[in-house]
Amino acid sequence: MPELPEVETVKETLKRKILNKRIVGVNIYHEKIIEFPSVKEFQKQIINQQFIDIKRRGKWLMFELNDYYLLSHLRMEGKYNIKKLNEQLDKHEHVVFVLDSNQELRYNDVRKFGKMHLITKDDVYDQVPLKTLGLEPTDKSLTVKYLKDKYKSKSLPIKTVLLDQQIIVGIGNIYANEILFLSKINPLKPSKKITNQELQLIIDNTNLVLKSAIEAGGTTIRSYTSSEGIHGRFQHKLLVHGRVGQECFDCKTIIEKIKVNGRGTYYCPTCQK
DNA sequence: AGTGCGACCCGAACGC
DNA sequence: TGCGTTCGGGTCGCAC
Repeated sequence: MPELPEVETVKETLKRKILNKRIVGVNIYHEKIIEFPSVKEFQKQIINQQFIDIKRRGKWLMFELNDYYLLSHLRMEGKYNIKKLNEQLDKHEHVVFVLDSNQELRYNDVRKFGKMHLITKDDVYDQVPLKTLGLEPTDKSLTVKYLKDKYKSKSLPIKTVLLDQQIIVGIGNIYANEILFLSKINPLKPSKKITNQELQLIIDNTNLVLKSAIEAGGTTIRSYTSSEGIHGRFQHKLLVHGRVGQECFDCKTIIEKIKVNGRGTYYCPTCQK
């Protein structure tokens, strides 16, 4: 389940494989993946574009082409594979970019939730979907003051607000649980009541968790297994997510699971009062 | 404006 | 064994 750390890994992996290659064709088998522009325009505009670089903003992959950015959001299960030209199409391959190297870059997504946008380079940051995004966790502007200002009017649970990509990008459900556990904050605590000290903990632990996940994440993107949808070695480092009924590593209290905004939320009732 | 929640999607896990 | 139901994940859009 790609969150920011896995998007980062995909970016680095693909860079080594597709830079400087040219798109000579594109086949779209599930049109809803293409959000902007129309499928027809998308196909027309992307032909003959080369991959110049790959960047990331939040959970969005940014394929830099000659004239456009191809933005790609993997949502829960999107993946990219490089295959030989005309190799048998997998059931879940929905968009295929034919390259000038007799290879194909294929977007595979079991849930069909992923989205792509093709935006001219000049205004990529001024258009949806990037224009509404909040700060990267590593941004120096991510301060207690910034968060205080964003949170002060919100009575929503802190867990819910941590997932709001307009404030901080890159935090998904799993990491929100981990960040709050490390910060010893109850997931249901209203955002406006989070103290300055707690805000600093959230900032520090967001960076800690995401950095650690990036370091652990890389290699096992493909070994998709558990029902929790967790891949990568980071799953073995989870302190609270998915541990309902097991002892808290800190105080031995049994970890509880509740729903917050409809999402599975794990916490230690003793450590996170 | 802030909030709540269904829709999107489908494979795995669960209940019977 | 088989069948139906529930769950999960990120984001959007609609209703209040």
